[in-house]
Amino acid sequence: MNTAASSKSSLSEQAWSIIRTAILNGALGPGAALPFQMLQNMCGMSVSPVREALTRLVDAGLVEVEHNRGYRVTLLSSAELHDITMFRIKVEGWAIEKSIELGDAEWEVNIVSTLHRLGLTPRDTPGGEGQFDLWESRHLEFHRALTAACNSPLLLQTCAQLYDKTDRYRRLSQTVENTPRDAHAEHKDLAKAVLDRNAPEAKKLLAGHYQRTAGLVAGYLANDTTAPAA
Amino acid sequence: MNTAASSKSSLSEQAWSIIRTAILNGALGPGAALPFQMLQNMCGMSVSPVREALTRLVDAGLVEVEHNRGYRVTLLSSAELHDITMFRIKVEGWAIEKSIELGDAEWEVNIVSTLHRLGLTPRDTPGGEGQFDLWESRHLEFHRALTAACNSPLLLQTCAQLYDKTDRYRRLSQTVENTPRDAHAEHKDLAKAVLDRNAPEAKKLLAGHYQRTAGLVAGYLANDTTAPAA
DNA sequence: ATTATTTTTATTTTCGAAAATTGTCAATAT
DNA sequence: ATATTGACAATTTTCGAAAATAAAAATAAT
Repeated sequence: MNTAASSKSSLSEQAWSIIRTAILNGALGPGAALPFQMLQNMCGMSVSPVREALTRLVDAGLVEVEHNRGYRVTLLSSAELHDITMFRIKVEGWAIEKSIELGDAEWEVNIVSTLHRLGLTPRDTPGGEGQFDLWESRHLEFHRALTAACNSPLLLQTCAQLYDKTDRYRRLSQTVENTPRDAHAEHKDLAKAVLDRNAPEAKKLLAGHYQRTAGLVAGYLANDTTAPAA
Repeated sequence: MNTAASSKSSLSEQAWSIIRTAILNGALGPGAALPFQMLQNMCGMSVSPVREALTRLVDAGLVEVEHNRGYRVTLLSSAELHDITMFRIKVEGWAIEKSIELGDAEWEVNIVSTLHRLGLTPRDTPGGEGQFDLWESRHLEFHRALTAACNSPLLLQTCAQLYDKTDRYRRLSQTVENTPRDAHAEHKDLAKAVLDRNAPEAKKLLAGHYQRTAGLVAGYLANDTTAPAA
């Protein structure tokens, strides 16, 4: 028998989740070194599953490795943010376009309901810690709903990866945002354009939505890279 | 990338290269089981580096894993081929468009030279074994040259991944092709459109180029999945 | 004879330690 | 004082075996 709590996933899966979460919520900041001893303590397991988790995080772009010289959390840069944003506008735009073309009634319903649920979830203020995580997951659900009908595993997978890659930047934007723009209004407009099956308008709104966020954060990111932490 | 095992790389890098090559050239066919004992013999090393290599191949989509039930080579399907082709036309088309916008003289020179070198390399007939690998690497160089000036690491990385994912289908097309179309003429036309800075024409030719190949191979792939081999 | 249950075998996953590599720091030489 | 060398320490990478899990075979039961 196993120690309860965990479902039935492998240790490397757990390690992946633990380390990834720590990177995304900033406990392991950009540039932070990731020595094995520390990660093994953190995950409560041996070196093998930790290594496997790191390998996957490298593929996802959250971690970098230099052979025989260890792993470290990937830096953030305004250059990368711009690159990702540009690509994301295109890819997610394609996915939404195809979804508009192929989506059925159930797809529409799911957009409406995920949007509504997102609207009920404040992005910050109360609860402190886990609040943003909750908003994040509902935000993700909404964006997934928009593209869900595109009928392309590859497009969906790429969107998911890009969403992951922008997570840390999105959290920065929350911290930074001095001009409290009405993000939910943007989401509502976007959903409306999609439900109206107006692809060009939807793509335009999506682009604006992302570029606005990117612009805000880019200013905070100074030139190219953030300073290491921890 | 590296076909042969290079001098000072890690064992897991070698394992990755060995297994990946075996999958691409068909020694490990679609659906083939990948037990560790076999892979360890094949690579001449212990379990750890093999595991790491497999993890990376799973991320690349060449291998699939079922927890506690082993790894196997991903199947080919006409559905996946169509999905990849659609996405590739969009992504690579966009990369070419941006390259046309930003490319300088050196970029042009590189297109001309890689095209010429590709033209000198027969795709099959002589030499047998390694011949197609040589053509493959030059073909890759040519396509890389077209998109090289797009100034987006993410786009280039995605193009590279998609090229990798289509490798096995491309080899099938070589085997299958009963109508010996003039592939090199298509490459020349594409290069001309790019050098003329005619983005719409280039994208049109690219789309036709890929769709033709996909159509040919899709017919051979029957319905959805190929039978396992070896 | 067929289904269920236990035992055996084969494979994957994880561990803990050995081997290999890199980084540190003092001692010596220039 | 600066640079070079060599031992030592810290860390990564790899190994080989133990633990855990799934598949197969054999035995028992209906």
